[in-house]
Amino acid sequence: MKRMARERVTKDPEERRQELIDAAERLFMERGYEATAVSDIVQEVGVAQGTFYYYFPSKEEILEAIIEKDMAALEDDVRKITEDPNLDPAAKINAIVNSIIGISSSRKEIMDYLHKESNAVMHEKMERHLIERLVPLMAEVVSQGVAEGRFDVQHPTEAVEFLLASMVYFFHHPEIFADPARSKKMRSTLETILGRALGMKDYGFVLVV
Amino acid sequence: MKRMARERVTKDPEERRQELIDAAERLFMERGYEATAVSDIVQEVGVAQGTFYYYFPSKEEILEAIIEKDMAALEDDVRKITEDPNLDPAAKINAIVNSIIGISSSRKEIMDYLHKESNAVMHEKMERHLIERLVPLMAEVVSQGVAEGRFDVQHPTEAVEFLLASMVYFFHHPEIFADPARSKKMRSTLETILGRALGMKDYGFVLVV
Amino acid sequence: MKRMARERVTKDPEERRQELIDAAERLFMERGYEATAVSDIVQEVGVAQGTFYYYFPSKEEILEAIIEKDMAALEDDVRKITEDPNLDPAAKINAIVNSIIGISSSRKEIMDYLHKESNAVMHEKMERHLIERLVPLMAEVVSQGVAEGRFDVQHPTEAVEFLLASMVYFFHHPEIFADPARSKKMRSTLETILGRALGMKDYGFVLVV
Amino acid sequence: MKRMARERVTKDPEERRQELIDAAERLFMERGYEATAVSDIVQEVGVAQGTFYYYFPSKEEILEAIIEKDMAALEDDVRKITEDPNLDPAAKINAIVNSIIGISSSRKEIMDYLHKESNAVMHEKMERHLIERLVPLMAEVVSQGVAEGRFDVQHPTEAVEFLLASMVYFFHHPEIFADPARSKKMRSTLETILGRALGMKDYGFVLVV
DNA sequence: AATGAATGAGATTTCATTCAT
DNA sequence: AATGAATGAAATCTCATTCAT
Repeated sequence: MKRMARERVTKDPEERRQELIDAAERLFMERGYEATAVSDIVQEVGVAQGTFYYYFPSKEEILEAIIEKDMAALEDDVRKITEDPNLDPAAKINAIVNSIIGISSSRKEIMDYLHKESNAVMHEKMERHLIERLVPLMAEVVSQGVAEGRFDVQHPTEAVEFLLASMVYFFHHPEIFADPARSKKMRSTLETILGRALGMKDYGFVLVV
Repeated sequence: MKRMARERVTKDPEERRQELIDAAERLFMERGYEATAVSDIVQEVGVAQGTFYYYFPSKEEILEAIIEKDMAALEDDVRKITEDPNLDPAAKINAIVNSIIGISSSRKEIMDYLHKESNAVMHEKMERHLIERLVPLMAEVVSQGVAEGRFDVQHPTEAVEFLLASMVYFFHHPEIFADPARSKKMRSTLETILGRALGMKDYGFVLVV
Repeated sequence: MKRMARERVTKDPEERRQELIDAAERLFMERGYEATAVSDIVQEVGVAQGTFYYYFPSKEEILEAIIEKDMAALEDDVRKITEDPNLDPAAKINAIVNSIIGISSSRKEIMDYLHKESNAVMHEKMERHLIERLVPLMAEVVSQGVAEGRFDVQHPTEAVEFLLASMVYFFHHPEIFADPARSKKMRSTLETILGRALGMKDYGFVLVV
Repeated sequence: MKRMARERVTKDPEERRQELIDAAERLFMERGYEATAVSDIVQEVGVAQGTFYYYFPSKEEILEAIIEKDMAALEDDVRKITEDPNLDPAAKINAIVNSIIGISSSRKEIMDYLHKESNAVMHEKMERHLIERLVPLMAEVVSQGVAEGRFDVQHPTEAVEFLLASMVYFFHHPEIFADPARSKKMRSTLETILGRALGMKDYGFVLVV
């Protein structure tokens, strides 16, 4: 009956949408997907509950949007690398792996400051998307490498899938980056395994963790 | 203040506890952890709601119990293998990997009949426990292999961690086993990667998927 | 995930809040705090369970709100009396005591129609709040009376505290007012004790029970 | 089916009963009546859940038993005082008040070490019983005092009721005794009020707080 | 006299979602 | 484009009490 809207701020829809996505991403990472309520998100942005549903049909949908955004950015980076004519297949794989690890380690700061207890739902979704989108791209690079005699791999798609699975492990365990000694061993091990798995004689991968 | 009981069946506590764990495990796999209510579990077993809480202080605690049980069984298998004097390190690793894959594929049947959308929370918990418990055991075997000149690995613990991470992938994706062609390629790829990652000249791993 | 609403009535939040407080207060008095379920309250008001929690974070919080409301009203009455320039200290104390007794006796009707067994939790909370808020006000009046030579009291705060403690007794025992003979004796006794306790030569208190 | 009783210890019923009462009293005071579960009590004593119900028909009943025990002891003390031929009425009242305050202050130690948040239900019950049992005894003493010209009171029963109500206040607020300064003022105030309320010319009460 | 597994009603609370304005 | 009060299903958990042994 009384309907006093508290100073209604209208914004460019795309901007509002981004605000919501950004707030949600931050909260999901800090507290986890399940532990974050829609009401937390709107409060953060300073809009009404209904506004959320004006932009997203459901809470799950904004998670998809977040992941879509992140994965699109990653895929973009990766695609640029695969299409770079100045890089040979090995250098491409090297660069791609560095990109992926980069995301993971950047996650660390925000991730472990609260609830390291994790975020199973978000992780799972990210993993799925990441693998779905990157496997074809990387498999193509590996195939090139095989054709050029640089790699020795029978099933590029499956090989890449395994390697990515290992890498996803970093996503789940950003705490690894907190311990420099451990971090260093992991990097060196990954460099070796990568080279060996791709069947290179001289595995000169250089990772930047 | 209470009404009247409806044919009260008393059992050996250990048996009751098992019934509850078994029912919960089945339901968690079919519908997922979140989607399963405690009321579903007790209905399945045919006891009162309170009985559940007589045995477990919370829903999360029964999940821990399930995982504990499964992981203890797996660790047991693995330990038997590691202690088998008739097996050389390579054979041990081979057998262990087969054990792990075995669990995963057995999971398939029950897992994908509903909600392939899965069970992030349970997976995450399993992965963590599995890696925590198996890494030391396997690292020991790898170290032996290195000492015997069979393997060539700098950081056994980290190498094993990566390999297990790949394997965990099977846990998360039991649907892989549904497609025989894919299944075969995966197996063959894993055999190769495993051998190469451990630095064997002759990687003669034989996996049974 | 939700079903469908059944004629949604929107009201001014302040009004809704009051409806809830009023219903809760009535029920708490009739059945007691513990014996009243949140579901009883919302049913009474005709809103959904969730609506309650939209206004109050917990059942305990609405009890606080009720007491806060009642005590604020009482304090208000008392403050008006203490600030009345036409009354001398004795008249002020007299009026205040009448106010307090007034609340108690009004409580009788609603209180004893069910469960005279009472409402310990609510009583305790009320007592605490009542004493906390009224002691300073009344002590001030007593101090004035002492200064004016009207009262003879060494420790006004403590004296007032004891007198209020006696009065609180009425809160706990509204059944006293049911028996006129008893009621009369109590009144007359209180009038005497009050005058004597404050050290008045001529204790002319007149209470209206 | 399996029924392994864990070393069944049989005791004299009266002793068992006392153990239960003592454990319950301690727990009720430490945590409050509501916050103490029957399972806490039996655990404390080291008997089975069912044993509790062998001795007491309900949780409320053991509370009654506790209060009964405490009040009987108090009544006993008080009765001894009232029947003491060496004491005059004023000395009797003085001694009785000291008894009551003694219980309250002894309560302090156990009471405020945890949850000062109090114990409304228990307090209420105690208050009721205490007043019911002591009013007649004390009213008799006051009447004697009046007959002997020592006191000047119109309605002994009601006067005593008021005084007891004040005293009960100590039961509810054992924290008073924690602050010596406050404690002293309260005592002195009570001594004065007591004398005045009973209409003594020379109110020489001496309380021991 | 004692056990302890089993009961089950019921209470509080959460929160994604809706919808009238 | 935005609001925010209202929804209500459902979930977890508590605990006094019972009863077969």
